[in-house]
Amino acid sequence: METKTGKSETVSSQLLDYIGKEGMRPGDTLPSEDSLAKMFEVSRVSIREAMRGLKFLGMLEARPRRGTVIANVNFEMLSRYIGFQLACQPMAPHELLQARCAIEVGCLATFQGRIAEEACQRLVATAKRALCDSCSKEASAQGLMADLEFHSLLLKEIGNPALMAFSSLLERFFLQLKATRSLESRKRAIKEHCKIAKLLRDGKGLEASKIMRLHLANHMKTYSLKDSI
Amino acid sequence: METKTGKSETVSSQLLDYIGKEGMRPGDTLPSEDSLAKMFEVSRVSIREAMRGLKFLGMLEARPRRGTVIANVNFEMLSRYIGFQLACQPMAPHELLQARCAIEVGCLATFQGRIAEEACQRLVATAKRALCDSCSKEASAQGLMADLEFHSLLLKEIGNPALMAFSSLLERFFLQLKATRSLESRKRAIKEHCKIAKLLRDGKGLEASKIMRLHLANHMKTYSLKDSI
DNA sequence: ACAATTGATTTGTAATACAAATATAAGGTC
DNA sequence: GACCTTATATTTGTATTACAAATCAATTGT
Repeated sequence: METKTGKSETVSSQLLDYIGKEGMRPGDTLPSEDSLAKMFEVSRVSIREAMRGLKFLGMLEARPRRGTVIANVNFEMLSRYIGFQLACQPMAPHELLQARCAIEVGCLATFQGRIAEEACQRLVATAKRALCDSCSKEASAQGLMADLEFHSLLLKEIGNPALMAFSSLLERFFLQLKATRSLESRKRAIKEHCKIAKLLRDGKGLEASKIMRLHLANHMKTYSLKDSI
Repeated sequence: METKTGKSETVSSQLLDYIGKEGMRPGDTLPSEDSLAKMFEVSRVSIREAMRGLKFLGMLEARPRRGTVIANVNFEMLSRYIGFQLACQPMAPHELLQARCAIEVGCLATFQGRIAEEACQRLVATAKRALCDSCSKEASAQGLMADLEFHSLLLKEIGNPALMAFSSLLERFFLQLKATRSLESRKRAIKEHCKIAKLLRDGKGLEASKIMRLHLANHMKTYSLKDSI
């Protein structure tokens, strides 16, 4: 059972066991690679291979002479690679949209508090910038970027790190969709964005979620049209 | 800019670029490590170090003589390690709950279709099994498992892979919270679960989302109580 | 007393060798 | 001739060694 998993896996587990047993926490530094190699009775290469995976997730951070310290999982890093992999797998655009829609609608619907006046103004400014951009040359590309930025900022203001991570992961895909929308549709979207921002400022998350739901449902039609053709 | 990131990072990126440029998809096999080493003009060790991170995420799967093939991200593996890290540094439970709540409420609210009668029955059965289990000895543990299973199954029936992935990732975290709930609270939860299943069968996703929102809001109170003490 | 330099320690990269696994091909047996 | 066994070659896995790069610590010179 333990030989089948491969040595790197085994060593990784040993490493995690060691960390757990010693009660090490983020910020603490591990013993040197040589020490660990002796301790586990494997070569330094194996230790490094085992560590590399954890470093990749951001769990470990190594710097010469300073040793290897325990850190936090880097969601940014993580989503970058997961995002890439998902990008390889052709995922249906409407599934992505539904996922994004679900996250944002749910986020608004369950948001109990209210955002600050400044936050609201930032959101409105971003929304309107989308309009401004959309009048310029590279209309669709710029407009899409600003649109994404609004949604990203929205989650940021509401402030749930996990949801933000998921959302930023989804964004990767939308950048590949490059849908084109009519100017009219875009204007309406901006108006809705502003409305959502103001509702959040007034602590009316539930109402905001309704608008968002319709807003994204419209959006969804656009994609599904383009997609089904 | 590129030298600062370290060679493994650079090579990882090169590798992903290569995969993307060649249009490789899951199931395809990469060139041998030696070939890649020559191609990128680095040693095989560096190639391996770069690959190890991706293997760790499950993106790559290597077997002697068969080469290294592109696979799908293994969320199980992933969440195992993320879960471990969480054990070191507990994330705020209410943030996790809000994330989960948002995903599920949003998912229900934006779900246009309806689930099959069988699916509904499966959900109800799972929900009721939670009650059955909760009467046994290891009440809270088993009950929690069944509860999670219901939510997991729910997303599966609605059938958005992205949301399922997120949810399964979040589940890992919940398994570590081990909250205890009163029998009464649990009974009510089960009733609500059944109701949600039936509403989905009848194509009333929006109403289901309302119940889910209240359902999880209750849940949230339990946690925040335990947490703030 | 302070600054620069040197030295030592630790991670990062490379080169090499061999072990383990397995697909392909060759050969032998029925 | 068909099928099974064996040999071989290729590819990943692990170990050893060596050196480079970075940086902390102490030593030394001014």
